Amino acid sequence: MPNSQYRYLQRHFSDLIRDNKLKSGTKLPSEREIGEAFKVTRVTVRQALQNLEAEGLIYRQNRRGWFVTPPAVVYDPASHLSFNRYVAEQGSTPHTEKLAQQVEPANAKIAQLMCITEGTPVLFLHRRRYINLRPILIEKMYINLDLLPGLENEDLSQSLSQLLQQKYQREYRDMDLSFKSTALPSHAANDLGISTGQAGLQVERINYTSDKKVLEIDYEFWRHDAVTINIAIRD
Amino acid sequence: MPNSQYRYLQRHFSDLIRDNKLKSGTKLPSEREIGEAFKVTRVTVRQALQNLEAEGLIYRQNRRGWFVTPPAVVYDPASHLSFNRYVAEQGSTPHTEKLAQQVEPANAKIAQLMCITEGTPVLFLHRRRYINLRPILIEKMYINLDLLPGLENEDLSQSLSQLLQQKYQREYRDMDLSFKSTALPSHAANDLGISTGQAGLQVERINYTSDKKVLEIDYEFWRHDAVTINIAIRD
DNA sequence: AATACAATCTGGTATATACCAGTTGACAAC
DNA sequence: GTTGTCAACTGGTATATACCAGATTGTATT
Repeated sequence: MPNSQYRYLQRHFSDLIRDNKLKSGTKLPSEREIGEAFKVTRVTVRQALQNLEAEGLIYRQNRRGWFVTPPAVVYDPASHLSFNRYVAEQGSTPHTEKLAQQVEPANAKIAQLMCITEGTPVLFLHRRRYINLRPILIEKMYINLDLLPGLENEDLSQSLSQLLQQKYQREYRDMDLSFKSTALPSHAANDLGISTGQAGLQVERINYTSDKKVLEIDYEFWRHDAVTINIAIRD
Repeated sequence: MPNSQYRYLQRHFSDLIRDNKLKSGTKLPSEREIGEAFKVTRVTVRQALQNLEAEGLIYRQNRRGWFVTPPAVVYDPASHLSFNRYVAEQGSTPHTEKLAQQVEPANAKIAQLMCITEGTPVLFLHRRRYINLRPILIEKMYINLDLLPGLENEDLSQSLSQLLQQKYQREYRDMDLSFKSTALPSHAANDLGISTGQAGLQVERINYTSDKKVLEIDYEFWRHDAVTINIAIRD
């Protein structure tokens, strides 16, 4: 039933990519060139490309072009491995960039979740994480300084889990996770260099210590095409 | 920085919906009417509507119009509650429709996962699930008949978990979960009555019995705007 | 060799228009 | 009343065109 020119184009590139004739990271021809080659207008080309983007096969860089998406990383929040570790184990190169850091009074929501009084200083940390130089994840974290005094003076572009283990003898254990597949909010889209309205995966995570205190609250914004989440539930 | 007519439109409807001036389920004016009212072309209107769709605020029904999205259901795969139970507990009405059912020989992949020999009969079950009469989830399940003999003769549009418990004294316990945020494959999009290329959430689930045998393998395809997933990880 | 700048290439946004294909509702025929 | 038909309306697909703004590149200048 669904026969149209943009679907033909979509199928064409989809096949090329799946057969590995267009390799990971390759730049596609420009929208105008594709249109000329297939004798369709740019509007039609863009519809095909946007669908391929939704499928996660290609992605765009603003006014630079369209590129073939590299394989997604598999992320197991329960594995207690750091981002750096699991990315490296899958044969890619992780990189973390600190965008902002600030000790600030806890707002009502954070205070309630952390069971502390509103206004208590917490550490806000804003980071961008890369795989093979491609930005794929924005983190905004609120960290309980009562449990981790002096953390604000450490190098916070390093692995946090490693830092917690070595300096504080703390580790991530229990956590509450929430996932939502939706367009990224504009602040996250901007930080990732993608246009507002693009699909993404939002994760909220509350990390607990072994004695059930809230260590940290994370808001994560992932490119939808960059991650698959695996979790084992064991009673 | 991002100032354009379609963003203005997007913001306009986004505000109306968030302020509850356009209520859940309401039909928007037609694309042509919106275009006339705001003095923009239909192409621009559609760009705004498509972004609102990506944000999960509105959804479309083919050639019927655009509607305001109802609230998402919260799904906790580890809660051991059935779909019917958790939907009902959140004040909505669940409904299940069996689309297909068939005893078939296990293919290589299913056989390997179930630790059975290829060709052993398994029960394939294909269902569509609704919330308040809106189709939001397609399930394709492969069920281990060695562990559940005769299941194919039961009414399979009912709650499976209830059936397993009552007739077989079995229940869902351990499971492996995999989530991926991506455009739904065309078969799932068709079953949900949405156009190919729309965003969705794909879930793969392997259910184990208490003695570590594979009871069932599920492939779930959710509307992205219909669900939020919550999981508690406890060591 | 390093720098500055302009031409060119890219995707981003927008107009105007046309025809197609399901859905709906009104009305006529039974 | 029920059924059938048809016109009007909806979103779906597509053409042709235009201009904007950021990114890239080649060239002239220093």
